[in-house]
This record gives sequence, C-alpha cells and structure tokens, in this order.
Amino acid sequence: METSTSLYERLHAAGMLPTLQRLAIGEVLLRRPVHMTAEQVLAAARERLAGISRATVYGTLQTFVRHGLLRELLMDGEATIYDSNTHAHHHVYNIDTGEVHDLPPGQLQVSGLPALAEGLEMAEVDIIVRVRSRQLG
Amino acid sequence: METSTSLYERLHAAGMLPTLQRLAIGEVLLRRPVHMTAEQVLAAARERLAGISRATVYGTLQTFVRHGLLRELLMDGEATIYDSNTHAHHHVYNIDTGEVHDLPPGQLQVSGLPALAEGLEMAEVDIIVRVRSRQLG
DNA sequence: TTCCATGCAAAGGGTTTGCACTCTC
DNA sequence: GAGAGTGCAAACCCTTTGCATGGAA
Repeated sequence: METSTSLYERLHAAGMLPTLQRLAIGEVLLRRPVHMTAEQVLAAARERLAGISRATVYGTLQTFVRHGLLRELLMDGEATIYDSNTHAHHHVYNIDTGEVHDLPPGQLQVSGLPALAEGLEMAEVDIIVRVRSRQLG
Repeated sequence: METSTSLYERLHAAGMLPTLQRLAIGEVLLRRPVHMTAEQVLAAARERLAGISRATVYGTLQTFVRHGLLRELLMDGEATIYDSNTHAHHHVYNIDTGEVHDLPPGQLQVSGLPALAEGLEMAEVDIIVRVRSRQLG
C-alpha cells in the first residue's frame, strides 16, 4: 500500500531505520494530527503488532521526538502527551476531561516578549489555554 | 515574632488550621515569591522542623494550592514546581538549567483568543517562554 | 560483522494512600 | 470527644535502564 510506503520513506528520510515496530507506531501517530499518551500509543500499536513491548514504544516515542516527527506536551503532570502536529501552534486543554485541541498558528498573537539576558536564546513559546466544563447553577 | 503571627493568620484566614508543620512549610514558601519542587520544600522545611514527614509536605502543598496560596507549574515533567507568586503572571524556563523566572503581568500581551465552545469556560492562560543557554560557535 | 533496534524484567523517581496516632477546637 | 492533621511505610504510576537476543546495512 502506498500510504505505508510513504511512512516507510518518511522514517527513512528522518534518518531512522523503518522497522516493523516503528512503522506500527507511525501508523498510530503520524497519519493525522493526534494527541496521545505513551500508554495509548502502546495499546493502539499492539492492535497492529501484538508483541510490541512497552520499552520499544517509550523509546521510539523519544526517537520520533528527537527526529522532529513528534512534540511532547505537558498538560497536567499525569503523563506526557505526544502531538503529531509538528507545525507551530498552541493548545486548549480541558482540565475536567483531559481533552487537548490545537489552536491554529496565527490565531494567537503574543507581544511584549522580554529581551533575553546575555547568553540566552529563545527556544519556543508555549501557550496553553486551560478551560473547564462550565458549572451548572 | 510578628511575621510568624501574620503567617499564622494568613493560614487561618484561608480556612486552614495553622499547625506547626504548615507554619514551617509556609515559612519556606510564603515569605516571598519562590519556585520550589516538593523535595526542595521538604528539605528546607526539615531545617525548621526536623521531624516533618514527606507525606505531610506533599499533602500540605496540595492543601495550599487548593486554598489559593500556591500555584503548580509544569515545566518539564520531572517534578511539579510550586510558585508562591499567586498573582497573574507568566514564566521563563531555562531548558538547560531548570531555572524559572517570572514575567511580570502586563508585559506579555495575548490577543486572538478563540471563542470557547458551548459549555466551556476559561480557567487560565499559561505562557511559558522556553530559553536555552546559547551555544558556543 | 558491526551497529542499531527490540524485548524483558527490574529499577527508578515523584507522588499518593492506608491506617493508626496525635493534636486542635 | 469529634474531626482535622500527621507520620510511616508501602503502594502506585509513568518512565527508564541493563543486558541479552535479533535484525539491518
């Protein structure tokens, strides 16, 4: 199937060996923009490749991040969320449900960023809009 | 000492029993704006009250958060950072050193916040400016 | 054949819990 | 004396590590 081939080539182009395990994890995450925890990825990957181990999934997620295929999100200290949308964007996080949604780039504008002290350089600006389900009454 | 009295009263006013342990933890955190992990608070609190237990410190930190005396910060998934500056403000986080600094309120301006879906209400907007120590060469 | 990747199980770090004891009001 | 707070140790969850096996270039 040509879609698998493109995933194969995407891993290869990123400098990774496209193993069965990495392809299974890629199928789970890289087809479309998703937000998933490592355990969710593990469960979904096992539906595709039954024997895949937890260590391989955790390690592969880090490898994907290192190669720019994923981004890590820290929303609540419970578990790291992996975001397969690698374009610049921000997030809306629902405190009550744990749902994460993307805010398209360009929608949020930030001004007034401080001058950085000597010897520092900007890495990125993270914005999390935290919302809750509205209280009744 | 009058400063301890005010701390005592601050806890009382927040609806908490001002116990010895809570006062010791308050001395560590609530005198001035600080950013500390739970383990750092534990170590500093034990300098004031040798026998204080880990469970008490972790529990008290949560109680302080619940009563609005502290705010939790998630910078890197390593450990929760407690911020005793409860005014609206944002943060600069040094990826390399782990240092956290406050950005005064009003300095950063955010525009273009999205309309919230039905049944949602805004809780807060967190902005983390991530910086790194500049590379040589 | 050399290196990279995988799997297993055990360890690790931060945090929470269960339960009995102690204190405050 | 009732309820809140504390302490200890064990449990917990997410994640990482060590090491031997297996596969790719």
